[in-house]
Amino acid sequence: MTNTATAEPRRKRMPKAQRKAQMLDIAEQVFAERGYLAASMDEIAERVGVSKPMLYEYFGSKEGLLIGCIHRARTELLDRTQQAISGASTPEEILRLGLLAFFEFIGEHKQAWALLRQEAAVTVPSAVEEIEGIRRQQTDLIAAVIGSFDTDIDVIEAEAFAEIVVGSTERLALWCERRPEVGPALATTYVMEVVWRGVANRLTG
Amino acid sequence: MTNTATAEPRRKRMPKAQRKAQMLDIAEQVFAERGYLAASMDEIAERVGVSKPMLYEYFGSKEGLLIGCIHRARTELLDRTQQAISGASTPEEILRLGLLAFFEFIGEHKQAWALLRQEAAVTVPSAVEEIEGIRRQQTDLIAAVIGSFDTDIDVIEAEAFAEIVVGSTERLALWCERRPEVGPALATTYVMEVVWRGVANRLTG
DNA sequence: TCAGTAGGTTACTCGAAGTAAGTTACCTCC
DNA sequence: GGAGGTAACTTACTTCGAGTAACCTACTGA
Repeated sequence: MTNTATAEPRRKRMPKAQRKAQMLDIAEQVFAERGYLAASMDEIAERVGVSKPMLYEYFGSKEGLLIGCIHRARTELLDRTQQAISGASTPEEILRLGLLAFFEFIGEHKQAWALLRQEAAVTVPSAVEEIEGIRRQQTDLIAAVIGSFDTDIDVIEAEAFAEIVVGSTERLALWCERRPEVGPALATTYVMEVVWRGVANRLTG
Repeated sequence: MTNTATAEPRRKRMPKAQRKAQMLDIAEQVFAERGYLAASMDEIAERVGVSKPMLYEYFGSKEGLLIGCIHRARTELLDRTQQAISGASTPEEILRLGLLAFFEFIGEHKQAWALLRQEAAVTVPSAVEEIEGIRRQQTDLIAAVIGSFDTDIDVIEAEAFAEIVVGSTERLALWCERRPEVGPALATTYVMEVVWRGVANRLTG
């Protein structure tokens, strides 16, 4: 009954990188399920099939584990976005494709997204920095797009516009969760309709 | 040395309402200073000059105390906004005055704003509801404004626009903290320039 | 002046983050 | 094919803070 015959690896040893990735997967899941506060390191460890000190070995602290999750998501998002806009030619197209990539990304990573946007933001100071890093990625990109559209625009104003785009997008992404009928394409359209028209209007008018 | 002569009230008794308000003041401060997680009930109690069980007597839990803070800020913000827009006549004016009131409020209540915006996203589920309540106040108002502007617009689209306005505003408010030269008036202008133009354009064009 | 109660305290439990010190599977080089 | 080095892992704690039970005290009015 309790035999472990014929290779039934209840807890197998793993190389570092693989274990680390697995930990991030599980942690992302548990954080999203329970929220950062309610999630316990013991539960995460148990689900991974490993003891708690291993988590500390790899990530240093609960906070560190959270940062790890966020950082991975950030990297992936950036990759996706850059790939998405690589085929674009006009500023409008860059913005549209970037937005679409973003909405698609969060559609696939609902849990991670809820974590990033709702919970992590507050609970852990260093998580805020990491999240701000994500936004910085986006605002820099957008400010550059706006700048390339019309080099006469005030730097501060371009920054403000970029912030507006990012804020709109984030907020709309959250709203989309309650509105399943609004997919990435429609969400992109909404943002473009309001914001791009507004920006273009400002620049040319 | 250690005497308490001539009415030196190290810890005075207080009527409930006054004590409660004092607790909220201190809690708001400590939450803002340390963040929700790092803030301890013991510290809050000590700063109030009262023992921990009193906090639990009045607010039930740490979460309850946070909700109390958020709720108070929410009420105040709503009052301010409603008063501000009471003199407006056109939808555009309503939006502009509402935005201005918002930016002014958060300029004056940085701590409360940090609570709303940062701590609010805290893992605490009911805090999230409170915060969502605030946004709902705003989005409902804005959706109504947009609806009154042109009743032909799709309900979903009006909602999306409202989310965009709120998202832009929130994000820009955060950005303003790093840009002291951008005051409430200029921030309002930025949002109106981009968003209102975008919305109006969509409605009429 | 003393009973009733609003306002307050001491001293605990319990659960989860974080850690010190020891253990086992796996590889490698003879 | 077994010694031995080390990467991967565990057990068994400490510590700290949220939450609570049970008790105390200053003020009120009849």
